[in-house]
Amino acid sequence: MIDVKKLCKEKGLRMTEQRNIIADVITKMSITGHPDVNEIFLNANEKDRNISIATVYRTVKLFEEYGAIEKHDFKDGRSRYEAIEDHHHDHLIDIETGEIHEFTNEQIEKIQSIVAETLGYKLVDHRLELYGIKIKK
Amino acid sequence: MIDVKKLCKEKGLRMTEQRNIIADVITKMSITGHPDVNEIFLNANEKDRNISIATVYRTVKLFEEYGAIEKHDFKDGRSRYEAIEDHHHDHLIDIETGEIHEFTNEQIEKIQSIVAETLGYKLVDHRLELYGIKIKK
DNA sequence: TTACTTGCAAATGCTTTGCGAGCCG
DNA sequence: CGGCTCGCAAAGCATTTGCAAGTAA
Repeated sequence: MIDVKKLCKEKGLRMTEQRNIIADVITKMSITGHPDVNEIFLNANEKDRNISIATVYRTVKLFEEYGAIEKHDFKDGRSRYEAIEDHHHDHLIDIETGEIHEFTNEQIEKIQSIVAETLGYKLVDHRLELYGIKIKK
Repeated sequence: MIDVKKLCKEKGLRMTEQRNIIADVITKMSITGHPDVNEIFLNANEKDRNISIATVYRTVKLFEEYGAIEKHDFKDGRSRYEAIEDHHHDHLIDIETGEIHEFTNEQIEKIQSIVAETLGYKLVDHRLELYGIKIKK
């Protein structure tokens, strides 16, 4: 997992006090989860009472454009974000608890490209989400 | 592809004039595409000037609960619907034109279940969307 | 009859934006 | 200094809902 603040700086994004705080908050929250804008706002606002939710919205959009974070729209209505990781992965969402697990499957990735090509397309993006319930043993 | 009106009747849903019209509109539009609520509303409203968009929203939700139509949230912001088909399929979306293609891939389906099980989950739903651009020959 | 439906308009919830003030380089 | 940012409140959008009147079975 990358350091959002560091990457943005390297890419030349003007870093303000608010952006630094928001970047750090996302980097830290990404270790354990996929925070939505409000969760990011709550954490950032705790460190700087003046940060507004409008700034959080503007900032995550910017970070995403700079390739520092990734946006996900799972089936719960709001957008969730996470710091970019070095390896691509997909998600499995626990529909009972909202827990999100990450996984990678080379085989699926490969087949996706083939399917796209078969349809006459070059694959540029994809979305794969599994929704499940925990198996009790 | 099923007949939405017929299926809803069979399942005992009280069919009003508005629901009949909306069901027929969706059945017909599903042949060629994946209409959003507004497109459904426009078509239905043409047949009965009194149908309101609120009714369309309430009705598609109902049809979905009755398993007569399926809801999709692609990356364009609004929800799209289509009449249930007998075989499950996923979608490839042309990011330049918005065109939507359907495809089925048994292998991916199979791997998905295995991935879920490996993580300790029973797969109950999934979302697989490919986004691509047409390959010019 | 009578519980279920509808149209309308108002209310949501999440996200975006105009504006004047403030800050970074 | 001068353009980029910010906080605030207002605006947007898709979708939902309260209510009184209308309707299917």
